Amino acid sequence: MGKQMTEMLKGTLEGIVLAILAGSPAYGYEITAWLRNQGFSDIAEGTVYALLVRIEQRGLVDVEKVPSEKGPPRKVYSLNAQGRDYLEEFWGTWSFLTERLERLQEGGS
Amino acid sequence: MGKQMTEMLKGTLEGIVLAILAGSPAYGYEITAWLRNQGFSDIAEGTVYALLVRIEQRGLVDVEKVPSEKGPPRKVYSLNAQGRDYLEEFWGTWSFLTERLERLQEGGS
DNA sequence: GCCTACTACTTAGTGCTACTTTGTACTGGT
DNA sequence: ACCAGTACAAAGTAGCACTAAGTAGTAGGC
Repeated sequence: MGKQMTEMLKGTLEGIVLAILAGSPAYGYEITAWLRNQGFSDIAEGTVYALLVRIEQRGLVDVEKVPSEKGPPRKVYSLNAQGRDYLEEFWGTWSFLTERLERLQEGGS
Repeated sequence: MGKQMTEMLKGTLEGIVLAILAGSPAYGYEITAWLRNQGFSDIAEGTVYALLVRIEQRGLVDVEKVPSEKGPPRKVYSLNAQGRDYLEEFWGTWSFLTERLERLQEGGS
């Protein structure tokens, strides 16, 4: 992964994962696979798991342990009310940033 | 400034500053004022100066000392060829991110 | 029975970046 | 003399993605 992408993901990866969970509950391995499938080619597994621990500790998600047919039990995360609020705030911050950057990209003054 | 914004600026602020310099040369104090004017309300002065030092050391900008009528001499930064290449790469990375996030925002699975 | 591969999660340590705080220095107004 | 505004610098902090290594469980090949 490029260094630019690594730095740009700081702050946004969290929003991306929350947005995924807003769609439907998911577990770490699944999220990692989804991200890689979407072109975040070399996203580190450890990164996703650490992020999930963080948002759990902040109370943005609910967790449920579900046995798996293959391998250890899965930790399935789902967005709760607080998480949805936080996600909305994220979209607000993101919109703010994209607006400024779009202006700059159009050879803005 | 919100914590979300702080984290999101990591990686993007550099691109923002380079984009500003692509428009026309500028010095630190000027850039800080411009950013605050654009709504990046509480951006720390130290942050901008540190960033400028970084991109100078990476050879993305040329520097010229220009005397000021008020206060110490200004360090005027201008984007050089390498900086322009780097900025283009930044826009590529940025586009990639915005595409994925737009899809996620439209409740996409 | 052993080895590999895949699934699934955990953890210790590193590097980079924005922020905080403090300091330096020059000019102009009162 | 003092203060506000201009302009830059530097040391220390916090947070996040990455690296690397490890732990566990299941299934298939030999």
